[in-house]
Amino acid sequence: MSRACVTRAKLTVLPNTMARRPKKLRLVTWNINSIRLRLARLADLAVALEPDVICLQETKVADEEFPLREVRATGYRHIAYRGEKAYNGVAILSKIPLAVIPSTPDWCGKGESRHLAVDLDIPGAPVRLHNFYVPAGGDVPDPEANPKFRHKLDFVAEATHWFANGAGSIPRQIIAGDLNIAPLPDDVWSHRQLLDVVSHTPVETEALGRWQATAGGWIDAMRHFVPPPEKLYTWWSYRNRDWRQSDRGRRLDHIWISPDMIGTLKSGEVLKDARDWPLASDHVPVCVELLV
DNA sequence: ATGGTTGCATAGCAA
Repeated sequence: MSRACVTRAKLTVLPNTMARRPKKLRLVTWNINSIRLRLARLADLAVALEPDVICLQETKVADEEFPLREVRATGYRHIAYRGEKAYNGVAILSKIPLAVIPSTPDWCGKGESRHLAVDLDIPGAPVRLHNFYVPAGGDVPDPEANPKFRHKLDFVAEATHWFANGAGSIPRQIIAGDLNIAPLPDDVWSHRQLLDVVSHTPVETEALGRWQATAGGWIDAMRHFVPPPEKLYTWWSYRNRDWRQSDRGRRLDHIWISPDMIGTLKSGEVLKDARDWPLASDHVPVCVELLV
């Protein structure tokens, strides 16, 4: 009887008074550019970085065709995906149990698969993870002449309003994905030459800055570890004979954490070597480790 | 200025 009482007392007191040992969360975002074509590269990524959670963009597969069995075989039991035939598509692969957030916006009313949000089941309190694939925006940086650029600006503006008006008030959140904007001068191989190139125009970088300023100011996790003026890229075009020699890269893929998580940042890495993998994606994985 | 490469609706798009 007395023993049971002691046990009960411990159980009620422990969570409130003693520090919980933080859980390691190694998170990767990667534009895989067709998950079915690159299933073997996904296995390479699992071995190279041993992520706990992987956010994928451009899976390019309808949900009925999603290679669930093959992805499970890479070691990820908890899988959420939202796709469409041939274009777009996002997925979250996790070793940590997750719950999909069912009611996310239909961005720009287009019914596209560009956002997936989940709550990761972390002891203490959940971590809400958003996986985004922002529209690339086409070639002409003029919203009047190019509807794809208009769509990109509208998408970023909608996301800004969503996080500014409620969604940003939730604690312990992460935004990861291919945001298709290189915000800083040192996020591109030539700031001057890319000022009128879609992905680095002032209208885009300023819009991204307004998004990043929501929720009290999202922290750019990779730039926490690799601050400017060091160059940092996550994408190199296929249209170069030798991507490493020309090195005309851009940092399009990002991991942001809500400001309450600043103390969780442990390390960050861009897996540049993945650009040399056989049948490589034009994007490489970005990895951040947090202690949550 | 143009073209360069890749993936999928395998034919033009989108990136």
